[in-house]
Amino acid sequence: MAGHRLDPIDRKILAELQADGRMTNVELARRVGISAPPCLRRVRVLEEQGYIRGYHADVDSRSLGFEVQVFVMVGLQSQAEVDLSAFEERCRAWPLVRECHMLNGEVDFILKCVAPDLSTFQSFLTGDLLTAPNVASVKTSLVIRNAKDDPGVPFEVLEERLSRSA
Amino acid sequence: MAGHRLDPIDRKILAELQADGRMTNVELARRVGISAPPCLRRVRVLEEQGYIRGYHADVDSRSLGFEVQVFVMVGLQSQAEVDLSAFEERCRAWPLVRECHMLNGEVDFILKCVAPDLSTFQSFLTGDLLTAPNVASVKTSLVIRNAKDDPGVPFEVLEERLSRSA
DNA sequence: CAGTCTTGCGCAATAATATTTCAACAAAGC
DNA sequence: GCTTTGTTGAAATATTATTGCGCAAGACTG
Repeated sequence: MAGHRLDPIDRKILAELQADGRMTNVELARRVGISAPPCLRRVRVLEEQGYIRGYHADVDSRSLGFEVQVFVMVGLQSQAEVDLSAFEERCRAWPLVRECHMLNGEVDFILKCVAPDLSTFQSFLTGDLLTAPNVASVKTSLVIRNAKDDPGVPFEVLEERLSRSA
Repeated sequence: MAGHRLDPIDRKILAELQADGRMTNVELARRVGISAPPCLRRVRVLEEQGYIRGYHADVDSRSLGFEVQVFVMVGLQSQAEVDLSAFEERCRAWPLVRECHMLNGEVDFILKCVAPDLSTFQSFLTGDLLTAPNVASVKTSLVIRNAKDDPGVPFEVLEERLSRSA
């Protein structure tokens, strides 16, 4: 596996699949300028080496009845690694919590949550999150609207950066 | 178009494609228990009606050299709609900003940003964000690690809720 | 500098999948 | 009871995915 440095074709493949993950391999090959078989081989390698973690349909949460989206800032009492991990494990088990990121600074974690309505979120908040062990402070912010929600990384920035260092 | 209420098969399709957006239609049909043609038709309808916004490869940002992930809390001086929109438009133009959500409470916006390294982010912060018009306060939080990063919505919650209301 | 060795390409062939067509069927309304 | 409406699945066809293989370009060796 020579796959430790991506060439421009690999990066183009990643950019295209990030933009449209269901593109056929034939179309992808056409766009990146090689024939289908080597294109598919490259995709497989990118998947195996972890550049591509998976593929997901981007479902519209509001259409599905998830009207509420909330960011939650959580502070813990103990920041010992065991306690941090315990809290993370708890977050993984809560389906309403979609993302959980550990932060620097005064707040220990930020969670992105979804819920069908406010009362569902409230009962999660008071029944699960606030009563979880080691939770010291919780501050919630309702999302009013989403101005931007782009997936992944900006390949434009990557290309620009590479062309400067070349 | 009867497509204003999803039946259990539609929901299963959405759940499966959220989990694996590149699944073949044959496999998808097998999993949801119908044959391929009606399955494909349902997927097309779900796409046209906006239940499925698109498909994206989940690329590993760290492998691609984006080492830094930051949440940024932004407060504006004026919350007039024109000024809110102007700020949102600015965010859409910044490639390092991947998400921009308007919040209730004291903070007006939360941004999720990525960057190749800290200095790139710093120069975006001081050169673009802090100097943008109408920006009153900015607070940044570096992401130490990601404990959970699930896409979309928890279909388990949806199904549970529907079975209760049935 | 030949001679390999490696790496990756693309053509061609085959397997699998997507997509269209169409006839049959079930539920809702008159 | 009989259209109407909507959806299904089998069959046929068009596309696509995948494999196998020969070939060419650059890199390492003797």
